[in-house]
Amino acid sequence: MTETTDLPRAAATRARLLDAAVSAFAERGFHATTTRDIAAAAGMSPAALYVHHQSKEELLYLISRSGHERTLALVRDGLVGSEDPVKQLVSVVRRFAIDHARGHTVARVVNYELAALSPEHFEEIRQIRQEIDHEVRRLVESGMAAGVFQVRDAGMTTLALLSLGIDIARWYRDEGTWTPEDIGDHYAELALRIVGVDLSSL
Amino acid sequence: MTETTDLPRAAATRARLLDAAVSAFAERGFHATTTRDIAAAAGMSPAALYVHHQSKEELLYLISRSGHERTLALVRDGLVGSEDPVKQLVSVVRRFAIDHARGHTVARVVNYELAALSPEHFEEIRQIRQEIDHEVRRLVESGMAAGVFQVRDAGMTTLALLSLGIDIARWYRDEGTWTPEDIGDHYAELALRIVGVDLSSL
DNA sequence: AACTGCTGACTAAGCGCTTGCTTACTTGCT
DNA sequence: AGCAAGTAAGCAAGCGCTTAGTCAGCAGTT
Repeated sequence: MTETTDLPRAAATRARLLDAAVSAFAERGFHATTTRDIAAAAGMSPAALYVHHQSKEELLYLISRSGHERTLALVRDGLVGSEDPVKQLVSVVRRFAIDHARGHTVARVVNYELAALSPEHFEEIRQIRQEIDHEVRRLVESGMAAGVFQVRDAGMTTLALLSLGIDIARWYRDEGTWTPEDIGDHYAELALRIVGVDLSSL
Repeated sequence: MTETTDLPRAAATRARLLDAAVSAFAERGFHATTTRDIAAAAGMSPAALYVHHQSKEELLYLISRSGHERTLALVRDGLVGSEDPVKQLVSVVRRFAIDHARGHTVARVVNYELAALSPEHFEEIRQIRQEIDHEVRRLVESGMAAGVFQVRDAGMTTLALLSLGIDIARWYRDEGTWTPEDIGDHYAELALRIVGVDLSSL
């Protein structure tokens, strides 16, 4: 029995198909991408896609799930390094921005193709998004409670912080002058301004 | 000859088709929308669409063009009320945010379906977007020159301001608790923080 | 070392359906 | 009577996905 161990060859092919799907979905969108496009980009016949995946939508779901789980983990990683809300905010926003710039292809699929998921898959993804929102909201509220963030509305501020980060996936181009790290640093400063931290005190 | 005067009936039908297209494109995306969807939503047969428009893509182009022109005009209107960069920024961001919230359906099509335009149409739209960017950039630079905006990078700040406004189209829901005006006020304040205006001085 | 039977990876061909759009025609207002 | 507005029917192309099969590699027998 070789069921349990993922055979290297099959795993590699699955990964190639997923990579091809990410590129195609990011560039043209889910509905404008054909299964023939994906298979051709992976160097295979259209039928091969169905050897490794149940449907075109399953590809989107797998991409979307791993992308969202990655972002959630990245946000949580940014929180554990310190107890100081200011440092946490800088760390979270910086990571979030860098990841959305460097991985803008995946991030585009993750954030702009949600409507193409099946209702069941969408619901699962929606919950991960909610957890991400929740982590950032808690951070904002802890900074407010500690008196270091001067914020009028925690919900609106949380939304604005996430919104800025997500929208990087829309506008970022590899040919641009800013590196993902430049953007991360800049956005961390913007975040501090947004939450009303006095920058001269740093 | 009745060529010059747009006959009321035809004009009304054209508008109904455009409205139906906006709703459908915003909800499902351009490629997931069929001409039958649009025609049915406008209460007509599929063929009627082609009495009034050349193609499905033409509908997207007309929506995109008028939407972009509207946004450009709105930004320019926000600039003429005052010579003070602070007041101009508040006015521009407030209008921009309110319009993207209230008109989130159009704004979604305008900002997220650009890839579905023909190359020629895309180029035309891209130029309008560039003009919008340019107006905001000039505003940021004028505030820097006047010494009232404390900004490290004019380009990044311009991008962040526009980014926040555009992303409203993605997350705004009619069922939410905030009105477009609430969002406009909040975003105007966020904009002032982003450009480093001391809020206690207002 | 040769043979046999089996399995997982992959494909050629194509099915049933939907798509954007057209054609030939009818309707109803002026 | 004439013409713009609108439709029923359908065409060619392309879609997601399936079917039936090929083929390389490998374990077990001889």
